[in-house]
Amino acid sequence: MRRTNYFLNTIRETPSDADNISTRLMIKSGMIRKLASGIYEWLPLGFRSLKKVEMIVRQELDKIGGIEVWLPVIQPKELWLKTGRWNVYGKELLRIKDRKEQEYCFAPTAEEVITDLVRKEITSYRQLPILLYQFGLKFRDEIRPRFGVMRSREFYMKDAYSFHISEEDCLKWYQKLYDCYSSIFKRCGLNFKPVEAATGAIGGNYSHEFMVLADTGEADIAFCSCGYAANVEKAEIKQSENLTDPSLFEELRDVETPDLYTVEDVSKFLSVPPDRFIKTMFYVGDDNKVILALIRGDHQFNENKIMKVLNLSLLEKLTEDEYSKIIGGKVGFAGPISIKDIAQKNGKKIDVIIADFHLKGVLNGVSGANKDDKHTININYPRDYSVDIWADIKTASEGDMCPKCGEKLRFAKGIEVGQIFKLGTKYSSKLECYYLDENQQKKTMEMGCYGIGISRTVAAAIEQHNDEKGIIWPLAISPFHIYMITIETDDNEVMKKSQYLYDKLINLGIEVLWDDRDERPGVKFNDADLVGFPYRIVVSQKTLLNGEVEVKKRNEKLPFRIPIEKIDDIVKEIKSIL
RNA sequence: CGGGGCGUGGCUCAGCUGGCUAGAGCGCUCGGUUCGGGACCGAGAGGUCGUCGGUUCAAAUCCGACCGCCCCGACCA
Repeated sequence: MRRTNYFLNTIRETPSDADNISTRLMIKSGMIRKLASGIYEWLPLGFRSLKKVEMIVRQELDKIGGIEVWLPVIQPKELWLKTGRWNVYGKELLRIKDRKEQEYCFAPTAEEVITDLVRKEITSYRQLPILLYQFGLKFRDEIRPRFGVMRSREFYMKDAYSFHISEEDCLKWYQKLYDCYSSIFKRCGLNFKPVEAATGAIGGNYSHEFMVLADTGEADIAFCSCGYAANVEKAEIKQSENLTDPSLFEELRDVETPDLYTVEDVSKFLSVPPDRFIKTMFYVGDDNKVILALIRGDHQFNENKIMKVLNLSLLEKLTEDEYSKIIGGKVGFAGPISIKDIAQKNGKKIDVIIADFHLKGVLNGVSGANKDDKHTININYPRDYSVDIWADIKTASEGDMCPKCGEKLRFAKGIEVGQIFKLGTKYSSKLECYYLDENQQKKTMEMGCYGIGISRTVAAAIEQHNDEKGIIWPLAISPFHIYMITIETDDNEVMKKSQYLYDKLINLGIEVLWDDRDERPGVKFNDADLVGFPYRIVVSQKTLLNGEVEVKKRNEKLPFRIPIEKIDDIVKEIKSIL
């Protein structure tokens, strides 16, 4: 493509609202423009990259037997009511009405539609397993969109769903998808890591996220040299705390802490470090069970872990109102001592007290006194309070030990570009997605679902591959392979040679953007660096003196020259990488 | 949803204690000189100053409402 005939505007000034590297570069290099909050236009350069990622994903899925379909983005309320998600999904689900006042939603995902389709079309074990996938727009009305197309409201996604006669078969395919995803991101030229992911409300142990490693990522990953890697939302911790020595226990005492209830404030006020605090949190789980969770003051609750330990599908913070009623006082002063009795006295019930195992190592701890504006000091287990369940319920952080090998966990930031999930029968049972087995028995299908954020993958690649001048594309997903610059566009000979070279490359199947503009060389060089194609070729009077052209790789410092007829070597090199 | 900020040519922004024809840089068009790392000179095109209402002799400027955009927060007592 000749630049003079193409639609590409690079811009010098950075838009004021671009909040991360990839967004800045995508806007400056003319890949995307913002139309509204979390909604972007993809211009030719960006679109080419998007299509390349899409093609890689398609090829790899086809290899393992995936079959492509195309599903509606406007989906009827009815289906979402059946799975219960119309009410559960919240404001993220964009709801719309047609002229007849019928309600629909704009697809944030497609489990409902695909399961309904399979229910109607697939009825025999002979037709299973099947892996269906599609590419499509998704809309999730995020609270606060940010980071350009990495966390936009409208985005382009590949979603795949598999259906099976058994859990074993589903797991077999789960592994296939895992391997497939690894191939995909490898082909895209990304430095990534598959990590164990939290399964949240769906439960089960099988979900992995594929993380592109980048400091600007939103996700925190815990990993270990032994190979263990997990999202911190999920990461387990090796349990190691021993009980403290009772001979060191000091006398229990209440102290005044007027209007101070955060760990930070009380810690300062009493000059006791946060790691000697017992933080309390009330939750409500399934069947309105009241749960009191205890954790060390310097740690963070991990609700996923609590749900898993207690086998819950719901877990919410108790309302402040209920909290007050239970302890009969102000919010912020609850503590573990005799808390169940206090609740009972107030006509309430605490069903279970769950505590993080690190609390066993807290000597002479501090917590709320269950009295307004008072904290209790020198709290010790088991002398002063009881616990129903000890478990690992803290979010993994610096200093924690790997659950597999006991070494210290390390941490990194990542951008989640894909996730795979064993769903079980969550959707198939609610939507009555059954099949007949060889004994004429009606059975519920086992399902898996697998997503890749295509638009996010493009941004993640840039986030990971750039320098102060611009993007450094991995060849496989670069919009073009070569940025060709002609210096003296008013020199007929130079233009003729350039045209010759351009035609030759195009005929060999190489994608070339030819900068044939009447611009100063510096402008063209800077654009070449900014758009970041892997190869830059310069044709000029100087290079042609020896019948040569200049070649520079974007990821190398120095250019070199080759005879114009030797361009086939570059072509070969490109093809060998692709 | 709470707090803060912003809305002025395509982009980045100045002007805003009311006052003359609304500015700069970048980009764009035309002419000329330049030409291997974002040149220079000259001439242009392009704005109902987010929208609606109010105050005033006079509003981009003050007031109000609304709309839009951005940032922080909205689990961890």
